[in-house]
Amino acid sequence: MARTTGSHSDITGPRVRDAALRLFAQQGYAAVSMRQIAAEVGVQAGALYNYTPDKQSLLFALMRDHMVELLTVVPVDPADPPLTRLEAFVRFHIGFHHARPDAVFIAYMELRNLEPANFIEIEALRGRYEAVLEGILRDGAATGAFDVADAKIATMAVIAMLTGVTTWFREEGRLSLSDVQDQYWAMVRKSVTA
Amino acid sequence: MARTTGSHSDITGPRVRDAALRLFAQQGYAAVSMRQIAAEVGVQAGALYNYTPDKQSLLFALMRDHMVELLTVVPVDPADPPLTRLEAFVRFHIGFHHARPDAVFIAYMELRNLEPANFIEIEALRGRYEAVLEGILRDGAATGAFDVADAKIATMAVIAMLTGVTTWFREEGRLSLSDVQDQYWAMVRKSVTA
DNA sequence: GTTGGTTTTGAACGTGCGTTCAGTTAAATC
DNA sequence: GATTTAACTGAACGCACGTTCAAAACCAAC
Repeated sequence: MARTTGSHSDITGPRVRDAALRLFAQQGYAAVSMRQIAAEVGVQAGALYNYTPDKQSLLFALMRDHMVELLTVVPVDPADPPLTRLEAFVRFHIGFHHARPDAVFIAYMELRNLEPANFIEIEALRGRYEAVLEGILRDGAATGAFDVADAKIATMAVIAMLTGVTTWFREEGRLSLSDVQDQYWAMVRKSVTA
Repeated sequence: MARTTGSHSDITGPRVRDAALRLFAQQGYAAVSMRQIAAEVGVQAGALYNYTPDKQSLLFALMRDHMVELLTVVPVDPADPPLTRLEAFVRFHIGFHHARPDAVFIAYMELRNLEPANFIEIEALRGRYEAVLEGILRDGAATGAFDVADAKIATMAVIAMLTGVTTWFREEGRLSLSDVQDQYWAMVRKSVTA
């Protein structure tokens, strides 16, 4: 027998996804052609179809994998007090998103390029992530640790604030990532306490 | 003599811009064709070129006009105390952006589709807007009204937080716009004071 | 070195793109 | 009603798109 039936190159596959991730983030899904992705990988456009059924599936897989990983590694420890959990969440969110700027960009910017069924699935994953923060805020409001008039609004406000870091933070800049984490944590903490 | 030389229809022109604004916001610049815009207006694609030299200029004009209007109407009253100015800024930002969801969406999402020279111009306008908030925060930090470790970071954090409202707020929802303004103002105020 | 399946090429398919422009229509002036 | 010119049509230009597929190249096992 030759190579295992159904197996594909374990080299080209990841390279296709990496190239697509980078190009989609830089230029946007609609502006990137399959031929561009192929050129980046060093193959002809036709070869890409060994690794994805079509362009849309490539985008969807990138977004889904990102969201699933996010949900897998987000710190959730119901035993800790709300303030501790909130600090962990804030530092985690900034750190995780900073390490994956392209995936973050795509996950927030390319939602409108998803076909309806795919959009629903990604939105559900996003909802689960937001629910983690909302749960922390609700628990803290219940115990009196936090002073939030509306947990849903506070959730959206905090996530937007934290995610914004990826749009301006640069490693070479004036501040280290942990400086930024410290200052965002200080702001978030004050904004949700009395 | 017939109609004034150089004049174009004052009806079709705005309709072209309105259609482009809506379509670019919904589907993204790269995904929208000139023929789609023309169909929305009710003309043939060729007619659009009476109103824009090309597709890129259409995008750029929309973004520039939005940013210029933003800068024109943002409340700036150096005589007021920083806390008053900050509250005015927060309420203004939420209200202004809520009234123009499509323009906001484009101004934040289509930057990468601008040609370099156009990008630089839009970024400069955005920088001027951010400088308004940064000035308020610096003044407040100087007088002791605020407690911000880094005015630049606080600026980015607050703007990201406020702009995020457009991604989830719906008129028909549970909360009125002024409820949202109140709660965001409460959070911002706490986050920048001691 | 032959075999057999995996992977890639390279050309082709139909379609739609941004843009141009000669020609037509329509409205304001006289 | 004739004239003038703005506004628009409709067809065309060359090009790039996503996707398909027969043929070729490649590689591990025998």
